[in-house]
Amino acid sequence: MPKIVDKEKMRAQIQAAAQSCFIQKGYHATRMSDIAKAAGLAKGTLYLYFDSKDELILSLVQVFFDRIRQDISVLPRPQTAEAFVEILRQAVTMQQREMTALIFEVLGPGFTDPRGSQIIDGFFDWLAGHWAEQFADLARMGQIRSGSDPRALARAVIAMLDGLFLHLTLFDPESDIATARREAALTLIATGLRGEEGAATGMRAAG
Amino acid sequence: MPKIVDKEKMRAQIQAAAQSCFIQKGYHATRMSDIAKAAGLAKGTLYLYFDSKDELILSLVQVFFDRIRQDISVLPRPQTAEAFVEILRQAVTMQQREMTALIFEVLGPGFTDPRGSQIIDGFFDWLAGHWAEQFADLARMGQIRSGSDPRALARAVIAMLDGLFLHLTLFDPESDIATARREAALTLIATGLRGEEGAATGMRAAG
DNA sequence: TCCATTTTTGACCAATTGGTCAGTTTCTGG
DNA sequence: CCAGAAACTGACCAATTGGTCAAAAATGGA
Repeated sequence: MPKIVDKEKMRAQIQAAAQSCFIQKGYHATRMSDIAKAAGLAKGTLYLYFDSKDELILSLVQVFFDRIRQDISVLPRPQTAEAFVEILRQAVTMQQREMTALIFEVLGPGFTDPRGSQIIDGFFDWLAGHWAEQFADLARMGQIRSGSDPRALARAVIAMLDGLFLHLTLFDPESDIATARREAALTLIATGLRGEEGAATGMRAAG
Repeated sequence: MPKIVDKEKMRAQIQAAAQSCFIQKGYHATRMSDIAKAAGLAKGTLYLYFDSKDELILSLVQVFFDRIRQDISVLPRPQTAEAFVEILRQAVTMQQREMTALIFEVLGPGFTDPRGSQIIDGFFDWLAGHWAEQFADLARMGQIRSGSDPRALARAVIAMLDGLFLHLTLFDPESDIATARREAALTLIATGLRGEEGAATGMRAAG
């Protein structure tokens, strides 16, 4: 007898509206009324689907990382160094760039809910493990040098890639400069992965 | 006859208090009254030295990047690839880590004052030029490969280093893991810089 | 000591906003 | 077509906060 709505669909609809607003104006500058208007709902309705503004952004962050994880995990296991670099290229070219800046805005020192950092930590932990395995495989196959601990190497590559992604996001996203930078970075990483061991750092002069 | 105060000194004092508050609680969560209390002043007094909260944070961002620029520009010109990597190590180990997250929080989509991005763009432009020169020199001296455009290479290294810095900042700042990651990344970069040309990307297989 | 001038103060204000809830609308099944 | 339950609404509220300004305090010189 009662009215029935698809709760999940409504949540998704609100999330879409919220994401659009947040990306456009930033988290703090976005008002719940903005989101309501964008979603074609009254403000009160939002609270039937999300307990608070924090819950809303948190759910967006979750969805964001879940999707990236999904995208990455379906890629085929690389059998060569080149194939892995191609994965890196895809990762850094991935869509949803606008979310990145937003996430930084939200999860700064002012955001006290620990679930925020949990999501991010969890994602990077997973990715480090995922790629560490692949590094180990590639090293075993002689595709890359095998000097470093795969996990440390994975974390290093992730961090650098994240920076690359960030800079591509924040500065001139689609320009030639961006492309040149991206390829220069990938070349650097690829060469570094393949290069002979112990080649770097002050160690070399010492040893 | 009148009372006289050292305006610059007061500004610096307020900036110090503000920075401490912002770092601790985040920009948005910090109240002007918090800053006043931390500085040992009344709220109204703050407005005698800074026009607004935005001006205050903006001045902090400016000081932050000015200082980094200063720190980097006084380093001696590297004559070897190893020396350059050592510079990178210093750059990424630099203090004031806490400011980084703050800057991301502040200069997100919600911050409309263009001076914010100007400061950052300006800094990275300067750094790219600075290092591009050094790359060109090192390439001329045969210390690093000379295939890439020095400026693109510089921007790539900067982006990757920024990511590294960021990850070191946000996750386990002082742990062994962080050290391992940092050294893995530096080794990778060093090897990549020195490595033979055209070694990477799908090109290799094709060429 | 006293004045002129600068500096400081903090109560106050206007504007804002996340969140609530009593009342209204919409839908379903009979 | 109706009743009842679910869903929706938006005026309202309590709390907050950046910023102001008239009054008070502090200072240095005469």
